[in-house]
Amino acid sequence: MNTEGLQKFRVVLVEDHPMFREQLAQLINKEPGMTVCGEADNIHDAFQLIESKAPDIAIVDLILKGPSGLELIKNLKAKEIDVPVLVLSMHDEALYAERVLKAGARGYITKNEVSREVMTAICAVLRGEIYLPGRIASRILETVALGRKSENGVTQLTDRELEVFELIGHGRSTREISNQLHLGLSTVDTYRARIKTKLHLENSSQLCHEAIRWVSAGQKASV
Amino acid sequence: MNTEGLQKFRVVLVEDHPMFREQLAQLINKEPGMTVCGEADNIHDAFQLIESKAPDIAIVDLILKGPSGLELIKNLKAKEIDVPVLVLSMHDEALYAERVLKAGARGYITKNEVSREVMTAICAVLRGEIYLPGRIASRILETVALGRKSENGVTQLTDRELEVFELIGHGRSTREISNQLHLGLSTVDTYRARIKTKLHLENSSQLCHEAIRWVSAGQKASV
DNA sequence: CGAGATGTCGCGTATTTCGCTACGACCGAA
DNA sequence: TTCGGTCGTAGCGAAATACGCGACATCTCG
Repeated sequence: MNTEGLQKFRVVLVEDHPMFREQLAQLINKEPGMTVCGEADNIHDAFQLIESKAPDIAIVDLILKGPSGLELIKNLKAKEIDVPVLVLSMHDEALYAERVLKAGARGYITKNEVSREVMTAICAVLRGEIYLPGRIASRILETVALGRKSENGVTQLTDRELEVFELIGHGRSTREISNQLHLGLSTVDTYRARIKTKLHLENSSQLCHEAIRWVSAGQKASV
Repeated sequence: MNTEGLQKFRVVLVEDHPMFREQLAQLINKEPGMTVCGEADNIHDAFQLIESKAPDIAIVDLILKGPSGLELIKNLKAKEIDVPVLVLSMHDEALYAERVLKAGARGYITKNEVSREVMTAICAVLRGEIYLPGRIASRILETVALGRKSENGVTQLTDRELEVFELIGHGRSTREISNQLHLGLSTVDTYRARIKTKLHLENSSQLCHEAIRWVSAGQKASV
């Protein structure tokens, strides 16, 4: 990265893990062309920080103590505060990446990357690009290429599918659902399959996982 | 810490999160009296490393890619390799602290501490003390004082069962778990069955449900 | 009208679950 | 020391489920 004299890129960190935040800060401050201009560990502080400092980029952890980073991104967008956001997540799943991108983030990386990768992502986003690790990008592009108009994850489920999804989230088995909804077993099975496709889930464990998170998140898309 | 000339304490790091490991390494190497003499990201490498280097202390993450750090501690004890272990965990739960201490660890801290706290813990363990953050220590003592009541249900799970339970909570399938833990498929299956019995669960949907609730509750407890 | 989305279902095979059995190691009580 | 219990590990067979396919009738909207 070109240091070009005095103009340093200013970075805000939003991460509730103190040690991880320190590490990120060091990593960034070590870089000649960048400097950390603020840190926060919850979306409230983060919002004010970003509003007042107007940084060149915000690096946001998806899972914070209170509302998730996704909320922060949405809030920023709602208030038309236009700062590029790079999301740092623990989840290596396309579903999350897709959600944050739709919410307006400009990049998504997981915490399992080495620092070099993180720096690559930061630079890409600063350059105005959208950054995604290849494996996740391809998983998303796959369904996009299949000609799907994209809605926000769960919202693209049909009524029936959503109904089934929620029952799964309540711990019901396929059989129980078919009884409760007076459907054939195979019908419920079909819905499960379609939900998995739409949400980029690979097997029934993940389906179960997502459904439960969705339900316990109180039907709000707070990841 | 007293640098006393040439004698530096030698530290081995076992942590599968690359960035976190880097951060720890820096933290330790920055300290005059300490040096990192080896790093590993799985218990297999870790074991060999500790055996060959015989460090003054090992800092071990509880959750690794394969078998958990708890296994490592048990293995070391079984082979009578006597190195003090400080466990670094994501869980702020007395339950885990209790288990690792029983397995032979000399300290337990969570990743939510700031570096200063981590350094304090390292020094305490090097001095031969057992280190626990106050809030966890008191919680353990509390249950001991109240004469061992099985509050949680989850407390009755054995180490292995708990490990499997958590992986289920992370959306892993039985097959994935058996690979990750290097166990037979049927073994994981047995654990699932035993967990279901102990927790009064009827089928795998409910098992999945409970596991996920447990895991996400554990992450929230990291205040 | 026609294409696509939706609700419904079946089938055959692959995979998983479930209940049962087993066995050595260890541990504590008798 | 022996006995009973728990723990970690694992296999087996039957039943259930998941999964990938296809099917067909509505319905909707351009």
